[in-house]
Amino acid sequence: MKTDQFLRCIVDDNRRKILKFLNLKEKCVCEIIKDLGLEQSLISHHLQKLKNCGLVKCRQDGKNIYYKITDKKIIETLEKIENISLKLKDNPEC
Amino acid sequence: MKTDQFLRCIVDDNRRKILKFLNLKEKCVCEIIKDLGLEQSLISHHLQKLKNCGLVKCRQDGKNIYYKITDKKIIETLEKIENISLKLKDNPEC
DNA sequence: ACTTTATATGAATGAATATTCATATGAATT
DNA sequence: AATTCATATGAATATTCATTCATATAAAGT
Repeated sequence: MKTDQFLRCIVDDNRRKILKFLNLKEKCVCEIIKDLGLEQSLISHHLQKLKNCGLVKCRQDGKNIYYKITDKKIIETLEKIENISLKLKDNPEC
Repeated sequence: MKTDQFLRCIVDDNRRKILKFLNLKEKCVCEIIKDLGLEQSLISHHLQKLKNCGLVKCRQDGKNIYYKITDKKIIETLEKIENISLKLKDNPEC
């Protein structure tokens, strides 16, 4: 269940980009929007999803809302996933 | 790209169950069907996807076809994902 | 109070994906 | 050679999910 939720969260490329951009430093939403170059509402939806799954947390400061990754192991896990992914080769025949 | 393909492959719960059942030992399709208790054609579709992504390979022996995980790091990665998933807690408020 | 800025929300649309169903293939058995 | 057993394939359907669009909220600045 939890695994399912986590994977569904990181399977999306834009959400992974957000996580990588955050990379342990907190960033406000407008910075994320600039970095990814995507529509505001799309970023917002993705942030809500990341938050609901517990991958990021946020903090308000005036008009701005700052997001941050909850656990650095999230980044480590993403890196592990990338490493192994690179080694796999498409396997056509039986 | 590769990461994307890998994640799309393991995001499916049934495919993860297959990988866990295989767990480094090769198994024939009928064993997998018995273990998961799902329709034959569904298992077959999932196996094709796992194969195309390079997560499993197969070998024919008479009528039977045996599937095997291509790299034990796949299992390790799944375990890492499960570990971190368990630690995350749903994060309701800002 | 009005406007602007930063962000969130919800409904509508569209694309990707899992599942089912019917059928095909091909090896082994009779 | 006909039947059975093990597996694959393709089309049809169903479901999940990302994206867009329009709108809401709420803080800050004028």
